[in-house]
Amino acid sequence: MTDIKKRSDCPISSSLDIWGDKWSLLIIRDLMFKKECTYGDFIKAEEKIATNILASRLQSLEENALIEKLDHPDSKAKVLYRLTEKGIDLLPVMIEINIWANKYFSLPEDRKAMIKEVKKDKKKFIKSWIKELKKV
Amino acid sequence: MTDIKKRSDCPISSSLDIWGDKWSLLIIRDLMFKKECTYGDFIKAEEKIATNILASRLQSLEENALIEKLDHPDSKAKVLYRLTEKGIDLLPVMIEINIWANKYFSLPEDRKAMIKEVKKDKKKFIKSWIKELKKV
DNA sequence: AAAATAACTTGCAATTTGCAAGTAGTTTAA
DNA sequence: TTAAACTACTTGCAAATTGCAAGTTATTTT
Repeated sequence: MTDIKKRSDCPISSSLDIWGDKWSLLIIRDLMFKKECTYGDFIKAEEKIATNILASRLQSLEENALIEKLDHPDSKAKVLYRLTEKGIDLLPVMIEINIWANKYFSLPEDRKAMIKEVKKDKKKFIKSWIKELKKV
Repeated sequence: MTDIKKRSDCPISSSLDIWGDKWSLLIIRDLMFKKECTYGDFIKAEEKIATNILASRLQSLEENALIEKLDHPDSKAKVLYRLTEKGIDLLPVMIEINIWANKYFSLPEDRKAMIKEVKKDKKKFIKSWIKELKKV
């Protein structure tokens, strides 16, 4: 199902082999911003991922230990997805992409505001966000 | 030829729409490390990109102004590719990916050494590297 | 107990990737 | 000075991936 073909030992290449497809980083983004998502939450996202692609990406991200499944406290029919530490550690990457995009695209206001915050004290921002994501 | 379909206004999504495929970031990596590359240099890279894919990615990266073509000083048969400022600005993203990968993969020694350097003073490292890349 | 939700699966078409074999202009070696 | 080699591509086709629409199964709600 999922391919663990490493193209080389280069860290960029190895990383892309895991989350360098068209959708994985958007799934991770959702989890960074919302902390926990159900399958339906991902489906609702603006980019309109197809259900089969979502299922396959969730599986591969789980296999690669970037995300984990949790029982939903309210319902057996629902599943909660969450970032693992390995996934949370992608926050600095995510932030740098935001900063880059902020320079070359026009962003939604809430993101602009976030980047402004980041720029005040990047380390502090990351630290407190990670803390938030790790809260049970 | 190249698709400029923006899936949404999200900065992560917009960024991925430009360089979020399997190969673009590896091309950018080569240019970050070697400053200038010919078509043949890219072909020589460890990951073995197919010639047609390389041509199409180079074209789309150029269309999106991340890279530019230059005449080769020694030969009319050769072409030099180089990062634009927009491309160079991806250095922080590249570095954070390296740092992430350093935690979760085993890297080649030269990259490990680089990351060690980065960690001493990230801002300084980035600044001096950018300066190097911008040198004519 | 029937209808609606939630999380997927399945089948197939469209797009993208990958391979192998060109091609056209340029440079090198005999 | 000309043929072989090099450089940067292009082309054609097969294989893999993505995307769409329509299921399916297990809850949960009405």
